[in-house]
Amino acid sequence: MSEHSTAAEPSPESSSASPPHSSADRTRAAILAAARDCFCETGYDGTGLRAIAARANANVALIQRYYGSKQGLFLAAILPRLDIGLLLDGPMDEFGVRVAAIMRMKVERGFDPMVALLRALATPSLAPSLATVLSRQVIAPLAARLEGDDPDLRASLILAQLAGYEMLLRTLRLSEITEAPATAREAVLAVTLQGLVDGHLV
Amino acid sequence: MSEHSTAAEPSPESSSASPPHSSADRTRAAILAAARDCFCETGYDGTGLRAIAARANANVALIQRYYGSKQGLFLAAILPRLDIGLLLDGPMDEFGVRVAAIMRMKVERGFDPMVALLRALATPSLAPSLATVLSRQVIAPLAARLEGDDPDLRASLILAQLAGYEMLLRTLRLSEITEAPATAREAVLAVTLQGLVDGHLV
DNA sequence: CCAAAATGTAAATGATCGATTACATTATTG
DNA sequence: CAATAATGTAATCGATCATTTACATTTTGG
Repeated sequence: MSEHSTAAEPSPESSSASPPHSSADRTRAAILAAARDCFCETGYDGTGLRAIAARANANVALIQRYYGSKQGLFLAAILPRLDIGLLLDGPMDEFGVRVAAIMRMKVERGFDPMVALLRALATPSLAPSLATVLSRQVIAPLAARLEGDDPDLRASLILAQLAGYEMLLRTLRLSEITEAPATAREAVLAVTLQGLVDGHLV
Repeated sequence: MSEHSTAAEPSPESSSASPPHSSADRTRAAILAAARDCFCETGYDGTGLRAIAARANANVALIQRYYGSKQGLFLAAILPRLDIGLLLDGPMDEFGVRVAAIMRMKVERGFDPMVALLRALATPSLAPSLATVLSRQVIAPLAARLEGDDPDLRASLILAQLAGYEMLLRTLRLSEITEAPATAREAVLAVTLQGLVDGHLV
């Protein structure tokens, strides 16, 4: 008993079906959802465990018990739901319009793990964990679909474009972006991303 | 005398010539230089006033007296030295190679206000100040040099590309970027930026 | 030369945060 | 129905931070 013993992670990470039954499973899910929303809205550093607990109608100590640390909660809330495959599902000459449309939809119906992740790239304390995950789950699959030279570098720059766009749109709230019509925003983002895919290498 | 009275800003913002004479001017300059380096190396939130004071061989209270607040120090250290004109000085069909070369040089010889600014775009507390400054000093001049539709939006996306690149390179330290040869990094960044300038609008 | 301002230093304040501890309540089960 | 674990709550700790206050030292000007 000297250890905090059991608890922690019995739930089989409900793939999608079974609604959680036990009270603990429900609060665990509520914490995860609240964490996703908070991290997406206010970033990693700007989100306190108290804010997450309040939104989840839970308690700070419960978060610590279930997820060990703030960083553990972030990784548990974001990583299993990245769905990078959706961005690559289709011909690459439609990558720009596809990704731009996905990014718009993600925000329209509640916040999304991808947006939360893009905002978290600016947090130094998360860098070691996120760098390896991004390399394997984002950069590598994207680079595999790129033709031309330096696919890894160009895939990284595509990610940089998306991350910078979200940063300027949500953190900085640059008026040139926020006050533009949503259709123009989506169109220009689509053309820009497609240009990065097509390459223009010498 | 009830107010903290005088002091503060007598120095005529030494354009470049006169080496500062009074002891206060020397410590003011040392604080500014230390702040530039610290903010560039560890970002705005990651830099404490104690660290800046230590590097400047000064004291925390002196920073507050001379610059009012941490945010005031950041703006005083970064804004007057942005030098966006350098990026636009030349034909726009060489924008990519020119900016990529400038960014490399800036880092080679000590850190630069531009790099510190790009990193600070992720800091919410600085957003109001930085958004207006960026609109006037970066987005607007750049957009004026862009041909085609939506110049403001495209200029914002060019800034987003640069900011995301610096974020992935310095904060996240993404291996696909850090481990690439410097020449390849510079070349791909140049081509990418030039593609954003050229537009590819439908 | 000496008051008075300028400059520099040290210590404390108040707030926030992640994490921990100790305790209360509820559910499970033998 | 107890007894035991699971779950939830409240209070606290220790650290860090920007900022302020109070005080000491140096420089300056009359």
